[in-house]
Amino acid sequence: MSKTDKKDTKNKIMDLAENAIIQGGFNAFSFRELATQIGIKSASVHYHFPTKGDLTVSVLRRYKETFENELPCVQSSDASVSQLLNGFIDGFKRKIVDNHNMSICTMLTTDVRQLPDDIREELADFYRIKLSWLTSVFALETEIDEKQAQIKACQMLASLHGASILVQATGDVEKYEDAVGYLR
Amino acid sequence: MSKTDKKDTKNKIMDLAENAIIQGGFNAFSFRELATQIGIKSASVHYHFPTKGDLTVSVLRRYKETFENELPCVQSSDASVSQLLNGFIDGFKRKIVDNHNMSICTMLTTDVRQLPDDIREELADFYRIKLSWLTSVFALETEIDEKQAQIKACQMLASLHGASILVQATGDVEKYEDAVGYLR
DNA sequence: ATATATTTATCTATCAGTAGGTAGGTGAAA
DNA sequence: TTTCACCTACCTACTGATAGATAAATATAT
Repeated sequence: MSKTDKKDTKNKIMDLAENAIIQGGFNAFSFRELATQIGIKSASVHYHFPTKGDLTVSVLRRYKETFENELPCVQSSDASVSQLLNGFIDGFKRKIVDNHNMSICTMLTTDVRQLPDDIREELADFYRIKLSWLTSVFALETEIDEKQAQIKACQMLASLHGASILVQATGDVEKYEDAVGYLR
Repeated sequence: MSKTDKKDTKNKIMDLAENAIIQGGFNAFSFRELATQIGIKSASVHYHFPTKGDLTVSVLRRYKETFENELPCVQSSDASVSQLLNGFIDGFKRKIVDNHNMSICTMLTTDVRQLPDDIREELADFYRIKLSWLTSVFALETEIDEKQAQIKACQMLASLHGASILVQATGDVEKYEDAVGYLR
């Protein structure tokens, strides 16, 4: 098989794993399941990703990179603060409401106690990235100091994650806007 | 064995299951584990709770009842709105920050796709209870209409759940107050 | 250009461990 | 004598992981 095939299989595995994590967390997929869905054997999945932890770390890293790349640069962007924030809120909404899914971060966070250390670090780092981006956006407002910007970032990120839980638990998608509307 | 023993065992099983759910969700405990911790065999756990779903429903129901009983009655209470709300925020904080745990609701919500229907209903009902209590508290404020009270309830419940996720993922307990402080 | 060596991506087969669940038995208490 | 609370013993299904074989692709040496 050629190198492109390898990349295909590897990415397919990661795609399926990511989807499974989003739907049920770390325990929601097995190497056998992923293998069957692709049409290979579970041992071949282990060839690409030695352990389940390795696979999850790769998925998380890939997701994080895509996420970071899609995030507008606060300094160079000419968008207003409210445009930047609304973009963030809408991006989250797409996953939760439109795709009826949860954030990969939320899902892994509730599994955090059973996760290998490297996943935990990767996860904590992801939250750091989100918080620092939001903080830098809030800091654009002239009358706000650094600490206040940090607090607003925490507040907003919590509201978004909490809103997704409300939607998922009640099945009522309108609760998303009810919960986060005040931020707009 | 006497009837009190039965109740003891049954409650012990539920205590352990509840604790396990809080720490890792529906997949974080097994009948074998619970049995070993108590000092009986897994088959005996099945005697008290035929299936894992039954056990989880019982745990959730018991928790919900305790929760409801501890919740001050909005009509008969002479506490102010802010006292009632701060009590709610502090109750949540005790679990998240002091006990370093997650809410049983948050944990089961991320497992919602793999849960039997009866647990899902029980869970949705729990959120309904919380939201309607919060709504009735916000409704005490004279200048607020019903719909606005509902929205504020959603907003607050989301903030609390989201704050717990932030704390759990980053390990930084200060993020709790950062995220929910604005509600006080 | 041919022969040889190595790497890649997969396979089969298997492991030890754990899961939820069940059938049927036992001793003690009501 | 029936009910209760437990037991032993087992089942089927699945988990993550490993060992070793294999065919094809690729790289290297002659």
